[in-house]
Amino acid sequence: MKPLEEDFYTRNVLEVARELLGKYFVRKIGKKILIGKIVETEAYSSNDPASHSYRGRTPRNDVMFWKGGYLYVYFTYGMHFCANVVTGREGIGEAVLIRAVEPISGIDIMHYNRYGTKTKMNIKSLIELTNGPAKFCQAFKIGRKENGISLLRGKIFIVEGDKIPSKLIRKSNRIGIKEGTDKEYRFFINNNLWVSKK
DNA sequence: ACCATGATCCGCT
DNA sequence: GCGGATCATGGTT
Repeated sequence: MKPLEEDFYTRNVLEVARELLGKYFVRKIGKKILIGKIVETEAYSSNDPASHSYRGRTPRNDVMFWKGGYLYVYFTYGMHFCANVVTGREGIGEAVLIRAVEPISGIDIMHYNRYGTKTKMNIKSLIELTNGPAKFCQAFKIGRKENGISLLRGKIFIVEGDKIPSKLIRKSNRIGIKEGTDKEYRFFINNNLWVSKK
């Protein structure tokens, strides 16, 4: 349970996006702990028309321009949050969107965070828990307050996880964007049930 | 006016 | 059970 260090994050966004697959996203809440295995990511680079950083630094996207190792959380569609891992050097403006995780620990809490109940869980609702970027944020209670926090020390961090054989890593175009659709900047674990879309 | 989304509804198989 | 359309809802430009 040792957080990944700064030199993991201060590299090229595409490398980080690919290598985040299989690692564990961890959030400590009091005595409880939430853990999700990262199964789907998207890279947003500088000079990338799909990236929030493309039109320059603003109050909203400022964290994206910090050096690697911070969490960039943004609010969208009037009701959802999405979480990104900032990468590269200070001033660049690139980050990796966490699109989906596989619940590993704290599933009852994730369910409560998503639905406000602790009902019995079947396989379908287990998948619905975290198979999308805003679902993941809701399950892990990530919102405005988490924007700009450091992943190097504190209660939210990422640790080494399952080594994913490169055969099982697939890449594709990114989802839900209108520009930069030519780039294959989405990475996911083949056949994992929590990946948001084939 | 636009959105890096998700839940629901509706018409099909 | 599905795939596609629609809408909810608010910050940003």
